[in-house]
Amino acid sequence: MGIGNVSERRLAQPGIGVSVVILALGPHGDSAANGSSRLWLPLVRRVRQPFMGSWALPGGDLRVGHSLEESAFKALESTTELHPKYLEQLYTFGDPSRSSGGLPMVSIVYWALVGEAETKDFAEKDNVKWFPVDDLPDLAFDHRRIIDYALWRSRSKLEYPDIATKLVGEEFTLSQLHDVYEAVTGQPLDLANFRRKMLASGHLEDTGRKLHVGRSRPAAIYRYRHDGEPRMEFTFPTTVEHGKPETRADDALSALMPS
Amino acid sequence: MGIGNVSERRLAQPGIGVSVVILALGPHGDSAANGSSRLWLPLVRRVRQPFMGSWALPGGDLRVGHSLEESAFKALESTTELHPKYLEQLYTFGDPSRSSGGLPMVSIVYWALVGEAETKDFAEKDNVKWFPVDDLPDLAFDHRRIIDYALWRSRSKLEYPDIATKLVGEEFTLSQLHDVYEAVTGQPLDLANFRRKMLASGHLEDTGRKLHVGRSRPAAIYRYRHDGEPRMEFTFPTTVEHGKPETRADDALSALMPS
DNA sequence: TCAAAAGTGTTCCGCCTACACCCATGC
DNA sequence: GCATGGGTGTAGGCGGAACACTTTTGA
Repeated sequence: MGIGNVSERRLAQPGIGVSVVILALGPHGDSAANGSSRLWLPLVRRVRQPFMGSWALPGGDLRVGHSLEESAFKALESTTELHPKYLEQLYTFGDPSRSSGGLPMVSIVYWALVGEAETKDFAEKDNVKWFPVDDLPDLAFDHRRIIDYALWRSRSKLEYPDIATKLVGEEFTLSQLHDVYEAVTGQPLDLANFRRKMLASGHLEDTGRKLHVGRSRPAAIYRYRHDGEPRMEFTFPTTVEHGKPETRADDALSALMPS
Repeated sequence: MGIGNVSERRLAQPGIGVSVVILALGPHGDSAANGSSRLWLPLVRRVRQPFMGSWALPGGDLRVGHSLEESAFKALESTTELHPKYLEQLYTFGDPSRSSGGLPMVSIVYWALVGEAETKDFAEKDNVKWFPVDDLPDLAFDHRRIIDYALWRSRSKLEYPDIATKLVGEEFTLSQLHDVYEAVTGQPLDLANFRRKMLASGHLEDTGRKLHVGRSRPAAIYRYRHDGEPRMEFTFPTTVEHGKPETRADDALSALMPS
């Protein structure tokens, strides 16, 4: 009662790990068939069975004494050397069929965003390689399905403009921000209306500086306003401070809790 | 590489369990201060340390060879004898501070809905008791926070009308459905506009029968249309068939995947 | 015939969409 | 000047919010 029927219980302690789907805007010049930018993500090559040699999501073990989020952050760091600007829990997978005959495995999956600055080169390096999301290789385990889910989730999250700024960088023109939206949704988006909507949100701040590109009119450079109340969203996201992965999930939680 | 730095890794295998926040419409006659219906949820009294004697969410261990969802379903069944009509993963909690000095614990939390038929009596029975969500007792661990998150999530999920029908039953009048919406959101909602919106959605089907209550005009009885494509939502929900908890999470997944 | 709840009509307003149109700049 | 992207104006439409109104029933 209250603890369950003892005779039915078994000591079921499958392995637990964290994995991360991490997204970035593609390199300069990259574009999808329709001309808009694309999202890319890094994968790591497996060096042991099962699926040795296949590409897989970066991941690792839980760290003792650390939050799940910290474990995800460190797993990402140790496999890809990336430091995400945004990190949020996605879903926990634990279906017995997913390990394809191996040991039962529970994976707590996070999704993350990095800015362009982190993606110095998209070339293969050791066992890490970036791929455009619409042209992925065969993946180990059920990682393809996990990525599809993460992409869907990122589209529905994009309505919060600060998420988009995580991909584009601290300062940006409205055209650049517009590119991010098109890259994530895959849909063309009227630039004129996009401008108005963004400016009307009150979250953008004009830096006063201009970006000159080619022979056309220079564009105003904006910055995301981080002032005001924290996002009252109940989704446990965290903006990870570069070099400060000590951010406790607990802190993120309490800052986001209502009342 | 790809697996992490071996010297940094430790065998970190904290306990894993599932917990369930399960919601139902309050008993007849129950209403909040503003007169609309309220949501209630069942809690179980802990019979061991820590927090012995405190109220806590129903939960249990993972079952070997079963999906996470099945484990949640069975944990709920064995502790409360309830069979939810809707079950969806909520969040995974694993912060080291949450066990208050006990062993590290990862909890995969589900949220669920039951219809009124299951809530035969809201009275205390053994170590299970129902509480209105706006008047909860002190809870064990971080369960209060988990419940707050589940309530927030249920509000944002309510826009899918089939979720609401899980609370009200197979057949219902528009007034009853309206009550559910008010109970979940806690906000008054214009009944006239609500009617139109629901009917315009095309998801409701008139059974042709009427419900006579008191001396007023009888109300048309509707049913939710389950025909057409499955919800193309990427949220891994499952409608659990009563007596058929064998529904594989995998099935739910593939049915909901696009393309 | 009256109270109570079901159900309908109508107006107003804000937001989104589409698309036409000016503006600033480098070549 | 003129091509190129930056930036603004504006008309139409859809949908939600508010609320007055009619209908059907039992007492």
